Amino acid sequence: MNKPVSILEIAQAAGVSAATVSRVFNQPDKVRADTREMVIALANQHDYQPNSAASALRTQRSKIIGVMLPTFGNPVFAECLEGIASQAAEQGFGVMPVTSDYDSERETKAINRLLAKGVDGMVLVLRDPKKAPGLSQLQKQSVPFVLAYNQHPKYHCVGVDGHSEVVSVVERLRALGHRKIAMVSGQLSASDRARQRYQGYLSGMQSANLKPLELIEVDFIASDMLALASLLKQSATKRPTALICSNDLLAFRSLRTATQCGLSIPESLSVVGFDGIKIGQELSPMLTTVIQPNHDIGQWATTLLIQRISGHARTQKPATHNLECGFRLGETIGSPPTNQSHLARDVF
Amino acid sequence: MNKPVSILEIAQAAGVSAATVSRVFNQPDKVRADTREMVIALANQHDYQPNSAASALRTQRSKIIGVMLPTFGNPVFAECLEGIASQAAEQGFGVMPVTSDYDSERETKAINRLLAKGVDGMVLVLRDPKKAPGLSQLQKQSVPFVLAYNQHPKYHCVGVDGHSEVVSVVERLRALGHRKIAMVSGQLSASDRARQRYQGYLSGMQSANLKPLELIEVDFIASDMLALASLLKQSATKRPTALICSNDLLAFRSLRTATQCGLSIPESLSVVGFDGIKIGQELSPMLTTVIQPNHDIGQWATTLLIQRISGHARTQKPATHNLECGFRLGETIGSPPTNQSHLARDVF
DNA sequence: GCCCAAAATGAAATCGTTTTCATTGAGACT
DNA sequence: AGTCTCAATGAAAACGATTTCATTTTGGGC
Repeated sequence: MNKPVSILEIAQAAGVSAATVSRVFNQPDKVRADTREMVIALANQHDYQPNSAASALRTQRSKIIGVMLPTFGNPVFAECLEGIASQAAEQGFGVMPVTSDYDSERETKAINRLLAKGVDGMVLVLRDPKKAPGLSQLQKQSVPFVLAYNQHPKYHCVGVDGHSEVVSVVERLRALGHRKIAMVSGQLSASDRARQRYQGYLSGMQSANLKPLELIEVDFIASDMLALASLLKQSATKRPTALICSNDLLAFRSLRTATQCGLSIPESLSVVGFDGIKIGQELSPMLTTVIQPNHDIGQWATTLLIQRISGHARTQKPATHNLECGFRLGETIGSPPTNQSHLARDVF
Repeated sequence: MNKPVSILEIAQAAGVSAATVSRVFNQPDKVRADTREMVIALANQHDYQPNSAASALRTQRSKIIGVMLPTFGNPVFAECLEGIASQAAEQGFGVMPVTSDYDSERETKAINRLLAKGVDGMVLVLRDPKKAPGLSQLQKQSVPFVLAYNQHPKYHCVGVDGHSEVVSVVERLRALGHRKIAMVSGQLSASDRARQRYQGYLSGMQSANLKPLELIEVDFIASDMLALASLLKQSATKRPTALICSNDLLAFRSLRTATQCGLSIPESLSVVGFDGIKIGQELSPMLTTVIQPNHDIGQWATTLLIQRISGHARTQKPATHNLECGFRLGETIGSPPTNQSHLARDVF
């Protein structure tokens, strides 16, 4: 109904040219103070909003950044998106998120959708940066991007050092007396993060002079925790006394599985997560976990990306920024059962 | 570096005019089959992507829909966003989400940000549609919008009938023998949904011939569950035997509070949530809750919105679409403690 | 009061599509 | 064969901002 007012009408109302009005908004110091104020007043009065499409067309900048995440359903990424969106808004950018559902093919499609929308750059959480066909497209079109949570020497990355975090989790558990520590993970092939954490488990166990147990790998989508259940149903002598879960969602499932197997937490089994999603601290028992700075990761990635978009750092070399993690000492870990601890020592 | 190819280059390569190339993509039946295929082949070969800004400028359609949610952190909205985004993508739209953090002022700002980006329409989750100053702006500019989760006779809404859902929760609890059923809610003033659910509680109690207990209203942001804690610490005779929580997050907190007060779930206290967020079924005890079709709400709202944007239903009268809820019979409800149930009956 | 550099402003081209309107061409009908 | 209609195409005008380049104004120094 109501047509939005254009820069021309403001210009006419103010008795200046469109160029001047444009400058008022884009290079305010290039216009005399009094005219500037007049124009601004008029613009407000008429609710003038520069037409974003026109501006994007002329400047070749949409002021939109694309975001690709595995899913919004995992609070880790939701928190990260929050960080991205707030930082972007801060700098006048909008955000356009898409999800890939941990699927390689959909990743490529999603990236192309973003490209088609003309985003100025992207923050990406990839399944695996080593085999992401979509990236070549980005490089060809020289669209800047920053990876979040992923690690790759050739790209700009923001994340955490999952390896060393898991190492210290192992240390903590060791200090409590645990020796039979197992790791529960989603499919290693599905994520470089999972692999990094698993590597951390392995080195951690080695440094602690403990024998790593076989990885308990569960299909992340289906909720078959059968492997874990059968393991936990073994005699107290044989089953692990602590589980390190590759992420918090998995930790919740593991807790439930353990409870269903009749184990009490943390008396019979200690469980540690990884991610630090907020809901974990609202539960009983409160989940013990490594806290990733999800919000900050998003924020940093965005800041970096916008720098690159703005050309401030066009020549900047790829670098990996690992942010500090926290640790939430919840209620899901404790000393291992004493009898078992004895036996375990003998066995080892 | 690499400049993207324009429609003109494709036109030249194909030996046709730009108009024809444009038609190939927008009105394919208006161009002869053989030329169409040639153009398509050439376009693919050159990775041609129509410039979205130019297209938006000319057509006055960005093919972007704005979304405003209270937060991404609550899985309810994350799931909803997933529904919105997938449906939008399906129809060639992108999605631009912003968060308001349950704050009225930020709602207005967020809406204006979306407006400035030139979205074609919006899906909004408002604090309270009755006092949302941002809406007038939308109407003035005749930007179509659809409300999700909110209820308002003058606008297009997609949500659930929270009132009747809570009524049936009360019925269920009553059937189990509960008589002292209390409701836990966030600030009523902060959301029309909370009010609707509370009204449902009141009517449900009335129909069940029970005396409603005083509402336990907790500040949603701060985690002070003190009021609830002191209530639950009362003698078994006085405290409620069941809690209906206005949302799942609150239910988790309530469960934790109850546990900390030494109550066992569900033997000493039954707890029901509202939302049906997925994580609730991964926990022990599994949360009993009303399942909202969050994904579908987003999807429907988007479908409706796009219809309106496309003008198919420009004249359509505002209508409220309430989708069906499910119910998850988890492990957090049971019969009330028998002694208490006796006493309660006497008291009443 | 005059000159000159610097600052402020304007005219017009441009970004890449879409769409209107005109034109061409091909087939149908008499 | 001569029209007439309709389908297919092209030329050119938008869409609304930004930006280059030219022009005018300003103000400072003498």
